[in-house]
Amino acid sequence: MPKSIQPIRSVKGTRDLLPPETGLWQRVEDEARSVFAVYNFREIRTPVLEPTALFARGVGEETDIVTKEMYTFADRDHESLTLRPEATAGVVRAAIEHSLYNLGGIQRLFYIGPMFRRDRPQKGRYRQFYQIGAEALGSEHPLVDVEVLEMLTVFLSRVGLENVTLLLNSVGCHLCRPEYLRILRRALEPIRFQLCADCQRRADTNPLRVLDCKVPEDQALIDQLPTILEHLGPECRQHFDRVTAELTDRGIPFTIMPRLVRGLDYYTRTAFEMTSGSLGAQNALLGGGRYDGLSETIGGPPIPGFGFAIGEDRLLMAVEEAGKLPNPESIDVYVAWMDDRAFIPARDLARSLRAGDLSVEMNYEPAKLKKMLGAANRLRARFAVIIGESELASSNFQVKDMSSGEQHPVEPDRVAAFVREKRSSPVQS
RNA sequence: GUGAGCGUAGCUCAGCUUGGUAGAGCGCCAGACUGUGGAUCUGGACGUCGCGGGUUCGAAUCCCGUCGCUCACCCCA
Repeated sequence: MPKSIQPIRSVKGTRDLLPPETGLWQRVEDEARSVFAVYNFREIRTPVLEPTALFARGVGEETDIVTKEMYTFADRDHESLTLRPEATAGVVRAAIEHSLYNLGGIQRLFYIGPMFRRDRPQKGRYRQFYQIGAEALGSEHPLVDVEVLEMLTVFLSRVGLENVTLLLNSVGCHLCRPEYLRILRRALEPIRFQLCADCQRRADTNPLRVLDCKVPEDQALIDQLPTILEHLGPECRQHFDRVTAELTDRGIPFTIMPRLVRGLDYYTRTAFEMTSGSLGAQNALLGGGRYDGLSETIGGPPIPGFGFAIGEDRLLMAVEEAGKLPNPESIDVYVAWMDDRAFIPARDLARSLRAGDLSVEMNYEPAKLKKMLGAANRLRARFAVIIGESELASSNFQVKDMSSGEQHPVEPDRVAAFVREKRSSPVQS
């Protein structure tokens, strides 16, 4: 390779996911699909590219996501387009566009895919990152919230994560939140200059975020501030109480965090987050909540909704650390043939094993048995089929179990059945 | 957008303070073992020391610049 040309590299904040890691990603996604299916969530695939206005209006003009993190550009016809920074707005847009609200009942949708935000990359944060999310549209019933939270806990335990904390809050609705914001602003006025520089700024720009401050010196003062939970309207209060009561009944542990706020404007009532250690500073594994007014803000009819997004990149970090989910990187059979006369029987065997849904690799050139068994070992093949002179003479291939070392002569037509039978019996590793 | 740390073999890293022939472990290839892998031993391949400039007889090492990566702030998944 000529050194004078510098190799092209992946864009900052994006990365290649390679095997064997992709095997683990597939396992996690398979679990998500199977758990979501049981709760009758079906897949939706929306475009990565959306009109910029969708996010400006849906997510909120003043949010950090919209003001400084979006990949926005003018299309050739000058229409402003944006790479989606999150998927909920797009899902709701699609629900409106296809009149899903006319189908009746609750529309339960899930998605898996890449999102884009132009942050400075760091641990657990990338400019192209992946989210697994779900949205339940068409009901404001608190049991919807609980059912989705239950589904999340089932999913997380399926991928081997046990110690995840559910942090819960209610952020009120369009009726009670403005009133609370006035109260909060009034409470901040006398103490703001005793707070950290960031909080002084937040007091103006986004007072709710002051509640989220992590500076130790500020905590005592912040603890004195009124919480939104104390100022919920009667309907929001009732909704929240039903959610917490039902979670308790179902044995789903949670911690009420009166100071938990979300960064997207569309959230109403239930807001939640699940955090996990081992993720560094970005410890939010997933987040979500209710967004009963979102549809209207993007021009649709009232469609109440509840949903979440899991940071798949972060989820995988946690799953790898927990080490409970086996990574399935292995093949069933390595076909090892030794001289040219063995090639055709070997090739035919590989074809028929593959037709029978077994994963097979073979050598393309005659090679020493030792070398091929070494290859089989490296590929973590469960069996090696040896085809050499004596096997051709006896019309029986040697099938070697790579974990035990045992070896049996097997007729060519019976190899698949032999492998399948021994594979399904419990193996010691 | 701000700050700090780090760029040496495919991977993990030592060497840099005090300038003098580029190293280790793992992995890879081959052999010991001509049809039996994982262990052991022996040998081998692989580097413009991120890039550019400066100082110097001489730079991986010192200086300047630049690019990249990482972590943190901010924000969020």
